Amino acid sequence: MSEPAPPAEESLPEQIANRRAARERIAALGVPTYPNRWDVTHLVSDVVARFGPLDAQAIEALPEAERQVSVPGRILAIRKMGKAIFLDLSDGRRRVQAYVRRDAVPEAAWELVGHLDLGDHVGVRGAAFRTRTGELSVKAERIDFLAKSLRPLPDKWHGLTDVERRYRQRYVDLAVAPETREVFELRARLVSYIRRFFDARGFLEVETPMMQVLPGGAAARPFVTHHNALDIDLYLRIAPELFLKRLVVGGFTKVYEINRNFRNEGISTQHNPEFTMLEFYTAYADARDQMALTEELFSSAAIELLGSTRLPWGEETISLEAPFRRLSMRDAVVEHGRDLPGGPVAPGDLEGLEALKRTCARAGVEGLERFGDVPGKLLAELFETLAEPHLLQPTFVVDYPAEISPLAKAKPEDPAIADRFELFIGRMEVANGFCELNDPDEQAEKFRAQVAERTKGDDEAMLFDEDYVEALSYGMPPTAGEGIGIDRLAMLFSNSRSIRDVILFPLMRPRGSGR
RNA sequence: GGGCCGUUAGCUCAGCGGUUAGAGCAUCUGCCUUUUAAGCAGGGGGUCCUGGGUUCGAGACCCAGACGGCCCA
Repeated sequence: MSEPAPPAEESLPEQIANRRAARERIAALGVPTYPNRWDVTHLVSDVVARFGPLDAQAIEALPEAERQVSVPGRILAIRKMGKAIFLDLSDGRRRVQAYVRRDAVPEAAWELVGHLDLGDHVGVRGAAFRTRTGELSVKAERIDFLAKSLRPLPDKWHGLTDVERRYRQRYVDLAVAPETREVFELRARLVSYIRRFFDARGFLEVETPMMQVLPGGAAARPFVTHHNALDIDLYLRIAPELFLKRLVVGGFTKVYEINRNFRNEGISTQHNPEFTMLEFYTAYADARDQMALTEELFSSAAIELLGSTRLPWGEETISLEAPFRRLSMRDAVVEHGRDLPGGPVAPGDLEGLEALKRTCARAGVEGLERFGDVPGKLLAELFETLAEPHLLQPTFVVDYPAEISPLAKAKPEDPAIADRFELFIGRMEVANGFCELNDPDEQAEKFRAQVAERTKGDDEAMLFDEDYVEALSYGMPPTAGEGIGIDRLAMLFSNSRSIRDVILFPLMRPRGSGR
């Protein structure tokens, strides 16, 4: 354990001491410094929405009662003009100005205003009007103190540019940066839309275990925890897949779950150890049906949330207009393997173990031994190296090797090819879906092959889940399933280049000592 | 795990081996009744990320470490 952090306030005694003293002076006025409640008629955004469209005369023409507002907010700017003070109030989205005249408020309120600091919460009661410069304002008749900020906020002009602090102290970021709030409001609307989309199509939202005795449903390392009463280790789930399919066995023919997955792996601009996954399962459907549903979901969500299927993505634009391109994994490698040393990749260069190894070497793939002479893994690696970095526009990559798809059913015409796809947008993997393997004997065989891979050193290979095979043995109808990474989808919709910009509190290494 | 970059006042940032480390905002004092990055005058505020080293002298150079960012694995 690290040493307990010293009181961080020692590092900024002057500003904190000033603010504590100001709080004492406010208390001396006889007003509560942390009142329990305050009667709100309008938030700042409401004031802006109500009066923003009106010019000065239009506002003044309103009956007095309609101009009256009781609006709370955090003070983000103070301009003292002698016997008048302007306060910028923020609700995190918008700002409105309060105009406090010495001769228009009670004596105690005027004294209070003199003791306010940037970051304090106050409530202002008064009439909306426009100043002679046209600024929408509230002419204070009363002003109530709601809470003190004992620490200074970031620079009022530059805001919080230190990305580390933005992630570690998201509340500070949110307090001063409306554009940060907008990202998370957009994310919330996206998730809400997804629920409406699936609910409207007869899907049932369910919740399956986050703590699992056997982590399954994906190729990833799990987090381990321990249940004391049962004295067993449990794993935070890496995917809900195997439980959702048990529900399909039970007769829920359309189910979905939106919840957290946990993978004990690296952190990057596209990876957070806990991330949010949508998984949905449709009985009687195959991969083609899921792809069509996905196109409909993405393009309708874009229209609903952004008003367009065209998404700005840095300097580029992504079109979510359906249909999305379909491209086989092999064709993707050929298409994007034209400039390899030794000439472009030919289809024959992807046939057979030795040819694949030679092609990998030409593509600069190192450490071939980690693929354990599995041709499908080599092909997938070539795809990731050569093709994935180019898949800006939505592309369903299809025809995955069956041997790297142990939970998927093969295509009827080719047992070596899984009826599976992954969707790439913005050079990121956004979705992974397939027709679910529902033959319990074949599933058992695939699990055995996975266990063999694991003993050969692949610690991401799956474990044998006997209970799941037993569930399948009761009979699962033909079913297609899919997982969609909500965080990455939120990145696309908000034009965010880092997953940490769409996760409120991304995982950070703990600070060694007090800041 | 590797490479590159960053860490200086509360915030945003300057700082070329050489006085007592600076600016803007914030803060404090004073003035100012429609201002708005308000303005004017004056003041205070520093573990230059940490620990070693080189040097007469280190915020700067060297080594190690911490934390973060980007890229790669």
